[in-house]
Order: sequence, then structure tokens, then C-alpha cells
Amino acid sequence: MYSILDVAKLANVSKSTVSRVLSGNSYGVSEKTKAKVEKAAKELGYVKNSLASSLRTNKTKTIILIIPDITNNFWAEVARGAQDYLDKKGYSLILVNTDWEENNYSKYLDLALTKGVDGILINTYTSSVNKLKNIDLPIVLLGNAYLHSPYTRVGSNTLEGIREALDYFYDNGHRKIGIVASHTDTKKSSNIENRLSIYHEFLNSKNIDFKKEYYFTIDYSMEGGKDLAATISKMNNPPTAILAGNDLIAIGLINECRKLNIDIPNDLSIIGVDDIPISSIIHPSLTTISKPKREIGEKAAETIIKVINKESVENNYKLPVNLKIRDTVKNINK
Amino acid sequence: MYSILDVAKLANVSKSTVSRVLSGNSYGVSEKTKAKVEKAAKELGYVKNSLASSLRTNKTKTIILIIPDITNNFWAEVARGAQDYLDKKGYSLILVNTDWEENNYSKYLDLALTKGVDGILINTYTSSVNKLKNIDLPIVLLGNAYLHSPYTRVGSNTLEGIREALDYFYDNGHRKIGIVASHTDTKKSSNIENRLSIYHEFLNSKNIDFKKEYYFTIDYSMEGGKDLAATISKMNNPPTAILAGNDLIAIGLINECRKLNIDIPNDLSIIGVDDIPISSIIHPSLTTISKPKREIGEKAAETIIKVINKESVENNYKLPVNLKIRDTVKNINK
DNA sequence: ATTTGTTTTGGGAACGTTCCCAAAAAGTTT
DNA sequence: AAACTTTTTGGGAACGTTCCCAAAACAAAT
Repeated sequence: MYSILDVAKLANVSKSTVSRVLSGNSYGVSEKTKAKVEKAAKELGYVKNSLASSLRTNKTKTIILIIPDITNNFWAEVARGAQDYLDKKGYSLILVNTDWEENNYSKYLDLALTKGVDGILINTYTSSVNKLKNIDLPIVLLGNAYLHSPYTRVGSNTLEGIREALDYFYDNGHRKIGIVASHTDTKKSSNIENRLSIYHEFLNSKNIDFKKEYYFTIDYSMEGGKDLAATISKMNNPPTAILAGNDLIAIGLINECRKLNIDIPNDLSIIGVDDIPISSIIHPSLTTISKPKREIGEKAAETIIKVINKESVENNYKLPVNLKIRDTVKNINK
Repeated sequence: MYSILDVAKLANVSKSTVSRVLSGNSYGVSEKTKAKVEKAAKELGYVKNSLASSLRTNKTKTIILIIPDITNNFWAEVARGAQDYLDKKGYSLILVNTDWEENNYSKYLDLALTKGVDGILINTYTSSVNKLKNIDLPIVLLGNAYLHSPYTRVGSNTLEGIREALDYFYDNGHRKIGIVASHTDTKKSSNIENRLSIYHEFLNSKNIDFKKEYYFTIDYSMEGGKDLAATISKMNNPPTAILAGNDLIAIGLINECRKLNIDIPNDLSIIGVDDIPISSIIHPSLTTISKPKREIGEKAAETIIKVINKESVENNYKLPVNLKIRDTVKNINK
């Protein structure tokens, strides 16, 4: 591997001049010598040693992405969006998975420090958010939670989507609309309180009474959806529509309804949240609140770079969600 | 940020001694001074600057993972497996996506060079494999292809799975078994020739004549599966079983068969390849040749580290696949 | 007490850049 | 042509480690 000195020797200039040309900052270098240097570099097949460069400049052009699990399609999309944007801007991405484990946050934050990354893109939860305090690096939070933390956030406007979904049910004639809360208040599920207040707001505006039976607490998983189907099948006056907490619940619900001979959407309409890839493939395909996963990653990447460059950013950026209308909501007026 | 010198000053020793202790190579340092140094380091909250270290040692403890698309669940699983293993061994992972684009291979291989990674994990295809020639770094190929290239490979034994699947069809009474080839010879699909030769081998061993009609050329996608369903529905003497090229085809096939009133598995049995997450969720759930995605990543990571450490490795490691029996194959003897 | 050997420690150089400052070259004005 | 300005170039230092080699400290043997 050749160094800047080899190029300098070949081009018959000093290393300083070579550095000026090759680091892009060639202001003050005459066109002639610039060409000379470039030719020499090319001739040798010189590649820059970014370690040395980073050591001197204190910039690594590297971002660490700390997410729960790349295997989860949501995060894969976010990662992809981030990588695409960072790549365009000449940044590299180090990927780590936390599995929501407390220890991993400390570990990977330390890694960020030793590796000297320029910024941190992280999805974290309440207890681990404290660990960020000791980190004197640009940080952007991924997701909607932790509104009270002092960090810049990029997420999606799920509540707006919930509102839209409820209205969509209403417009399709539904008045008996069920909603779902997580009974295991895991770190993984977004906070239900806000969703619930939107629900109440909706009921009020439409003059519908809140019915406790239509408020279901289940596990946020396909299994939970299965349980939900069982519960509904036993009700005297079941809801005609269910706003599932996420797509997995919705899918578990759909699959179990098939077994229980509840026809979707004729007997029951369903809307999910997330728009995971399976949703468009199952039968019937799932109407769902689609999150702009990739855009979240892109926006987060854009934001972290702005923070690095000390440009101003919005402190709580929420990308709009989008109700993807497919086949699980029936218009019961017709 | 404190440096080794600050620690040295506080501990009242030389930087050399600090380095010895903190780099783990504390042979020849007395227990007493070792403790002193460790205490001082902790007191200051010293974190090592891996850039400086890497510059000196010429080791970055970083691997680059070059894959088509992290958004594809197969690669996400591979990436996860690799990251988990590398992490355990103290290595970090830089992630990039190629989208199978020629230019990206050059770009990211250059990146590997400037960043000074210790090794490259790459999924590549024929034309871009040449680009590896100029790279004087440990390389491990991901996937089964390019048997003639001089690089170490880690993949899965898909052909063994094909054989097993065909036998499984046979054991369930099927004699009219269809097989699928890609008509667009994309870079993305594994080479069909080998699969076909297994198919012929199977037919021979069972004394079944090869029927051209049971050899379908379609696109390797859900759309292809849809086309396949249409084709089969029009046949006078359709196959009773189809070995789909991958799960997407199988799922497209299943969904279209529903519309065409072909009952799965009563009218047609299906086996897929890959075992993507959707396969276990759709209805009926798909019997498929399951690839050990995560293990591929792990093994590849293990291998690249061995190559880095100049330990001997198997040149063409194939992990066993596994026929996941679910609901799309009917025993037609019963 | 001196020699010999072993363990432990410290100082300087090096890795390959970029930055700072000064010197040289070129251009401009008087 | 001298004096001054501006542009272009080069040399040394610095980033924070690790490595090499020599010196110092200690231990054991004479």
C-alpha cells in the first residue's frame, strides 16, 4: 500500500501538496501541480488511509446504528434508508443489534466512543436513555417515544394514522369499533395511552359511548391476535371492526378467524399498524396504517449529519403515516 | 477525552506501561503497577482511541459485509448471524447494500480498502467477482455460486434439500412432479442447471419419464407463481406436485390457486425454497426447504476470522438445509 | 560485594494523515 | 528595478497508540 509520501516523490512535490490535492481541499494549489499529483496517485493506485486521516482530523465519517434487531423488517427498512442516505454523503454505517438488552446499550455506546464515530442513531427505551447522558456525541433517537428527553427524535406520526383509521371505519358505517392495548407493557410496544386518548376523542366527536367490552388487552403478537379472535367469537354483541395494535395481531386475528368461521371482512373489519411485508400478501390482504420505514431511516440520517455539521434541525420530526387501503374493511352501509 | 498519557501521569508510570496494561498484553508488568494503571484509567473514565491503535497495529477489528439488500429477510438473517459472531469476537461490522449493481461493488471494495477493514464478507456474482482480484485482504464469499473462483465460500446445501423434497413428494405418492426454472437468468437466482440435474437423477432413480410439460420456466417472483397457477389450471394432465424455485413463487402460486379454485394441497402439493417468514404465516402454511440463514452468517463470520488469523478453513463450506414440513403437501395415497 | 541473569520499566520512533507557519515563487504596483 | 502583495509550496509537529530497544530495578548465585 502506497502512502502520500510515495505519491509526493513520484509527483515531485511535497507531501503537504499531495495532501491538499487528495483531501479535496486543493485551494491554493495550481492546476498544473494538481494534475501532476492526481496522475501520480492514479499511477500508483493510491488509496487513502482513513485511519490516519481520522486520527488527525478527529472525524471518522462513520455513524453507528443501534437498533433492536435487523431481522425485524421494520428495522431493516430503517437501516436501509439510513445507509442509503449516509452513503450518498460519504458516511459509513456500523450496525449493531441490542435485542432490547440493557447491557448491550452500554456496550455499544462504549464502542461508539472507542471507534470514534461521528454520530449515533439509536432506538432506545426509557431506562437505557439515561446512558446517553455520558456521551458527548451527536445523537438522534429513532422512534416516537421519550418525548421528555433532550434529544432530537425522528419518528412517524402514528397517532394521526390511528385517527385516520378510526374515521375510515366510521365512514364505512362502523359504529362498534374495538381497540387493542398491550397487556404486557413491553418495551417494544409504543405507549398505548396516547392511542387510547385518540380513541376517546374520536368516540366523543361521533357521539358514540365508550364500551368497556370493545377495549381489549392482549399480547402484541400473532398469539395475541389469536386470543382476540377467540374472545370476539364468544361475544353476544361483538364489534364490527377492530383496530389492531399492529400487523402481527391483525394477522393472527385473521388466521384464527378463518378457523372460527368468522369471515373477514364480512363479519369483521380489521385495520393493522405498521404495514409489514406479509400484510399485502396474506388473504385477505390487510388494510393497515403504513409507516414510512425507509423515510424514517433517511430522515434520521439526514438529521444526524445536520447535527454533526451544527446545522439547525427540528427537534421532534414526525413523518406522516399513510392508511393503506386493502381488503379487510367492509362498507357495511351497502 | 483522556489519552494514555493522562493515565500514565496519574498512575505515575510511563505511557509504555499503560499501553501494556490497557492493550491486554500486560505480560511483564508487575501486578502492583497493573492495578495502579487500571485504577487510574477507571478514575479518568479513559476510553481507548481505536483509530490510533489501528493505525499502529494495522488492524481495525472491523469487517465489511457487502450484501444485496438488508431489507431482504434472507440477508437480514445472515447479517444478524454474522454480527452476533463478530461481536462476540470483538469485531465490528460495516454494512453496505449493493442492489446487485456493478458500480457498488467497486465502490464498497474501495471503501474496504480506505477504511482498512480486516476482512470482507461478500455476496457477489460472476462479473463482479473479478473485482476481488485487486484486493489483498481476507475475503469470504457468501452463497453457493462461483465454485471456480479461488475464494473461500460459505453457503448452504440447497441441492441436498431439493433431493430431499423430491423424495418427500415421492413418498407421499406423487409421480407427476413439476419443477421450475427462472426464465430471466437474473443474477439473483441460483443456477438452475444443478437443480435440474438433481431432478433428472431423481426421475431416473424412480423410473419416471421426464415430461417437458412439467418443466416450467417463469420469473422468480410472486408474479411468476401467479403465471404458473394460470398455466397449470389450463393443463389437461397437470402435475400433482410442484417444487417451486423459491418461497415467493410458491406463495404467488398459492394465492392465485385460491382464485382459480385449485385447492392446496388437495389439488396440488407445493414445496418452496428458503423459508421466509411469510411461509409459516400464510394459509395453508408452506412446506419448504429451509435455509439456515443465521448459521450461514455465523459460519461466514467464523471463517473470515480464521482466515484473518491464518488458521486453516474449509474452502467450500455448505451448511445443511432442512425440509420444513407444513401444510402444502398432501399424501395422495391415503 | 560482585557478577550474572531476569523481570520490569521508560523513552523514542513509527503508523499516515492534516494543520500550521514560514519560505519561495509569481504577480503587481510604484 | 525595487517594494509590496498574493499565490503556491514545503517542512515540521501533531493526532494517540504500539513496538523496539535500552536502561533500571530486582533477584539469585558466586
